[in-house]
Amino acid sequence: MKNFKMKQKITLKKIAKEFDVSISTVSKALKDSREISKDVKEKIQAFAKFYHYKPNSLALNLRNQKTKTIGIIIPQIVHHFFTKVISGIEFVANKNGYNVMICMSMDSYEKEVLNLDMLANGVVDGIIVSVAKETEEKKDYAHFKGLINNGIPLVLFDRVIDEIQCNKVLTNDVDGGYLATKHLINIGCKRIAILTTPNFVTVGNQRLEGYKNALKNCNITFDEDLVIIIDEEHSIEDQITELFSLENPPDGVFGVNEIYAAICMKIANKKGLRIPEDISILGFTDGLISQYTTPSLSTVAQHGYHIGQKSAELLLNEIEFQDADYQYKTKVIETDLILRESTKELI
Amino acid sequence: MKNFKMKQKITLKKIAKEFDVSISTVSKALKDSREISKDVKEKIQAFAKFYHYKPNSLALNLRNQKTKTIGIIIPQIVHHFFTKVISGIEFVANKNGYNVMICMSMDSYEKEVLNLDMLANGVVDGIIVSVAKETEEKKDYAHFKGLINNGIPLVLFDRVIDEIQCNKVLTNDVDGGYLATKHLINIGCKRIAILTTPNFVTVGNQRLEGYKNALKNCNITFDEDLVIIIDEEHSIEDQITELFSLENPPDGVFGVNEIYAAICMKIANKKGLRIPEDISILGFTDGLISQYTTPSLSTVAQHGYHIGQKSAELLLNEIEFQDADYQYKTKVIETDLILRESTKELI
DNA sequence: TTTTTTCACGAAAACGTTTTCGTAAAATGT
DNA sequence: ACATTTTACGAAAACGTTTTCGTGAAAAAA
Repeated sequence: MKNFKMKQKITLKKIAKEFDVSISTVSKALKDSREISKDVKEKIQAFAKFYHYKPNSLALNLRNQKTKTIGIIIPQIVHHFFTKVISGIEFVANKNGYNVMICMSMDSYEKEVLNLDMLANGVVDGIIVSVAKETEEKKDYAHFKGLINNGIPLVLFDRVIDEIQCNKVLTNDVDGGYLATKHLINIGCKRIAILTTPNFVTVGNQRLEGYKNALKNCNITFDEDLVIIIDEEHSIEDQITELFSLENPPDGVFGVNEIYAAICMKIANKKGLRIPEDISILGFTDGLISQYTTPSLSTVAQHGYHIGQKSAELLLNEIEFQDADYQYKTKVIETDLILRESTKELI
Repeated sequence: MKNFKMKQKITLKKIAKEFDVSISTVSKALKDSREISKDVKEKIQAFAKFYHYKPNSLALNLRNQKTKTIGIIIPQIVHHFFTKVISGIEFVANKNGYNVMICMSMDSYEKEVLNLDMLANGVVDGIIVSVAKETEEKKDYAHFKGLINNGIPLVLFDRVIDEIQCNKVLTNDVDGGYLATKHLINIGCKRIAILTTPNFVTVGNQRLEGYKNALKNCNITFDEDLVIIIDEEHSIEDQITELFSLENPPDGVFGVNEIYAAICMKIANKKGLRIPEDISILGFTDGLISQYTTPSLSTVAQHGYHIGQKSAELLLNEIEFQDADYQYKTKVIETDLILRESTKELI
């Protein structure tokens, strides 16, 4: 049963009444102001300590016009990469006395707008976002522009928008795609397929670009048949399976994310192909899956934690430097190749 | 460069000045109060709409003494189960006009206390937490008791504390452990090992209890050698590997989480054992890993999303029913067996 | 015409804090 | 003894909102 005789929150007013002084005196006493005499300070401080007085956050927020909180909007929380980013943000935020409020857009434009409006309305001092797929598709960025016009610090990460002027932190996806493809070439793959996202997803697009660059760089002709654009509305398995019914099937596959690569591996396994002897597979994002598949997946590490840290640093910087000639920065985080068992050894 | 000529936030006061009326009139006009004449209301509403007036959240929070926000404290966000729970909480919260503030305790007692204090200080209307390992180990629950004494609604989920009087949502871990073990027995396993956590982790402990119950129930003698208590400070691989050097090695393994099961599978694979012909492996928590291992992992599904939903429902109920004789509830969420490829077929 | 009711609005308190400014009284200086 | 400074505190504004209560004028009822 609920304890209905709970002790009421202690406030300055109550302490003031207790000692028959004014609220201002209490406030100053607790701040150890030397405007207040020693004995008054001492008894007020002792009393406050005894009753665990803590200034009410809501009142402070209103007074200071800031909340010491930063908002995050991510498409999905059920993604290893995003949880890593959040961890990085949290770490930096906490270190600087900030808290974190997380919202999910569920990749929906509408929810993104709603969340942004809510956060912008005084709830947080600044916002970090990775934009929803639907927003990328619609190309409607008015809500972000409004935010910036209102002077609310914004950092975009991973899925960023070129035309929005703000701080950005992004993965070098082109380079990552290049790195991955180049490695497959180096270990001797001749026909390299790519499993990628629809082209409005910027990160997938850029990894594809890196893939193309690597092919060109090595004088391998680009083959449209080897590019599978996954439509997540339908069975991913079926779409990937088509690769293997090609008359000239691939001997290397680059999946622009962990899931595609993992699914591809399961299919290859089922087809009786040996990995990596018959086919090498490389993923993107060093998530949990990659480590535990058999064979374990080679992948391009994206350093989500670092991206989170950097995003938070940029944001806090902007928040605390309310300077007229503040310069926006774009920080590019490089990727790294993590080689495991799903790719052949480099000879 | 930062736009220093940003439009200032529009407030009631500014609108009042614009039309030379009082703040109260504006407030009422915007609420469409019939105390205000039609034409005054219309022009004020039009003006407010044009300038996108939105009541300042901070002011509302202070006035209403509530924030329409619920706090979550989880040990780690980089866990599929917790992200599922969060998604479930978010869904219910949003549906009811609440927002969500997420904190991580990193399984540290100190961070948990810090986070709790922060959230309790007016920042949120209620709190949902899964307690940190370190807190479970220390058995120091004063911070939770303090919270309840202050009348702040609290819901514990998954890792709950018996002696704390509050709403609780938990997985039927004993039953889950029983289910898993019983299934291994049913498919013919004779020597079933369990990979579990140190005993202060309540959920691991309970899954172990279910394991023991199943053995007893089937008249299989409990063998201490088949219980591996994983110490995560050291190599998990090494500890699991010991199982296979037993003179009488297991033909079935139950891992109390996905990771242990997945690692066990990799080791068994490496030892040349066929899965599930030579050894069946069963995990706990239906995370991402289980689906993508080869063979895919049979597992006990924990329904994190549902746990999240239920937790949020209980919390919102308590928040909005500030009733003297409120009755705390404990909701037990049942588990389900998900059979994939890592366990033999039932004959 | 007088009384009562309705209308349309404003003043002020409340939420809890911080901070600027004002001012009696005490202490110091001349 | 008088002027000045310091001490130690209180009043009030500010943050932005909602809501209760009061009130003068107009409208309706008597």
